[in-house]
Amino acid sequence: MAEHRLPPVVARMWGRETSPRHGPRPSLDLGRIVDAAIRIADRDGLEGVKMSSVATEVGVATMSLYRYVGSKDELLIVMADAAAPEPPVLDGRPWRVYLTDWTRANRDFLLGRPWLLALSQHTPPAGPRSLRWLDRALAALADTGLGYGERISIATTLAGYATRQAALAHALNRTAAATDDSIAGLAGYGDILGQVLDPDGYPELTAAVRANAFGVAAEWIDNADFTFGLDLLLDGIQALITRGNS
Amino acid sequence: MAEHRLPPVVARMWGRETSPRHGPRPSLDLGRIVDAAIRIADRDGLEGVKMSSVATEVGVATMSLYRYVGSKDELLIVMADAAAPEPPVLDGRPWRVYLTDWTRANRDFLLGRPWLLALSQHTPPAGPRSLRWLDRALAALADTGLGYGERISIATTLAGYATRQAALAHALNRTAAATDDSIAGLAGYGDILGQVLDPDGYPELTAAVRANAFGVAAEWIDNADFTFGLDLLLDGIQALITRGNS
DNA sequence: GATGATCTATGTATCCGATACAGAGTACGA
DNA sequence: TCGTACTCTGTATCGGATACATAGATCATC
Repeated sequence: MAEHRLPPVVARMWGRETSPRHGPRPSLDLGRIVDAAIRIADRDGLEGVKMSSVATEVGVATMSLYRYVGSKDELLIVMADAAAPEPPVLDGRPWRVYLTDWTRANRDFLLGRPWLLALSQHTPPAGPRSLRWLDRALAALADTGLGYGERISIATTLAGYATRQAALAHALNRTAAATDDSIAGLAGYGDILGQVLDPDGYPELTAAVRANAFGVAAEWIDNADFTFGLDLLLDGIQALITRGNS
Repeated sequence: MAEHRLPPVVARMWGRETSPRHGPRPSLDLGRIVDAAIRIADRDGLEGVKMSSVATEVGVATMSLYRYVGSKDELLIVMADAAAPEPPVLDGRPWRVYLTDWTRANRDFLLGRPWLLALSQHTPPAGPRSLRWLDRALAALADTGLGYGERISIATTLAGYATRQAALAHALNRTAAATDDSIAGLAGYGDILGQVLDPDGYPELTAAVRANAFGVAAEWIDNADFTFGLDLLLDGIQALITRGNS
């Protein structure tokens, strides 16, 4: 099996740096930097994260950071992993219960840190935290009789669902803010659509808007809608398991 | 019902600009600009899209663009909508067949234009193209007995699935490229994981890697894996419909 | 315990890209 | 025939990432 070189970022995330024998002892470590960056992102959003602001937060000169990360992009990638919490503990609950919890927890931390959404696109999960999430999901499905490939697909799909759901909620909030209207996101959204749609080109959508489907859905997003789609997925998984074991 | 002001970008996407009575006739229109920007993105990726490069492509001065878009961000939003193709035609096929097609087509154009993935986060769909996709999905579900809210949720979920799937495929390709290995993305990914994981912290994942779950899945991504997850969703939807009509 | 190789931390300099602003030209309405 | 409202463009600024070079610290080795 050919050895693949570890991308430098990945090595750093796992602390696999070859520690040097010479020179002054480093005065910080990647963790401190990443924490500072996360703190800033939480406070000011991703735009607030500049090499200079992070450096100030840590208390060093801007260029010092480059001793620990290869570039700003690298920093962002490491942040994306470090900002995730630990996955829910696996305590023998049935897979469906655990995965529901898992998916919801996944969405929830994305809601709390919307800037993560912008980062999720960059790399496949390869940090300690993300992989722990993956590992737990695989474990939850261990005695379903499903193969690894299937289990991985399921975990990916659920994580994707959580991401999407969070992204949607966040996007709606943004529009609400942009329109600087106090009206709830979805209602405003429906309202905007109503102004713009022509009934011929968009018959069904127009009908939906007229039926106030968006207005009604306004509070859905948080709970019912999430559960709704999730249950679709879980039902599908359930069916798969049953099929496989019959 | 309170009137919500249309965000300027939205107005522009729908050509709702108030055309001025005075002054020289505009020498271009938003469409030309957006097309140029898309051409550049296709060729050089999103990083290649600079106000200056777009201006050059169109053949005007950089600052001229600002007469048509309020900012670069606005341009990106409009691009995101314009870059989508038309949804598959609705020709009376059963909903499941159509939505399968719809979702696949959705994923496919994202695969062809990976830069769209980075933009999807910015706004909820409010452009003519995106909304046509939504409209068609709603229409496909018209005689299932489902309400508008449910249909919208379904469409959203499926679109999210397509996005996620495309993002995953793309991310894997990126890692493959970054490792500058000729090995297929997923295999290389599994390989990397193998180097980094400790079996105690990640028991299931380690097992999966050892079982070469990622290596085996290498070609999956394109077909089987996609269909797999999609069928989970569709099965769930099917169940919902049956339940509702009983 | 001196010396040089190897590191770290930092300051300065550059480069790039978005956009504010101001001026010059143009078409329509009166 | 103006004046006004608009378009196009060049120049200027500003913010932010990062290359590069310097100064000081530490350890290995003799």
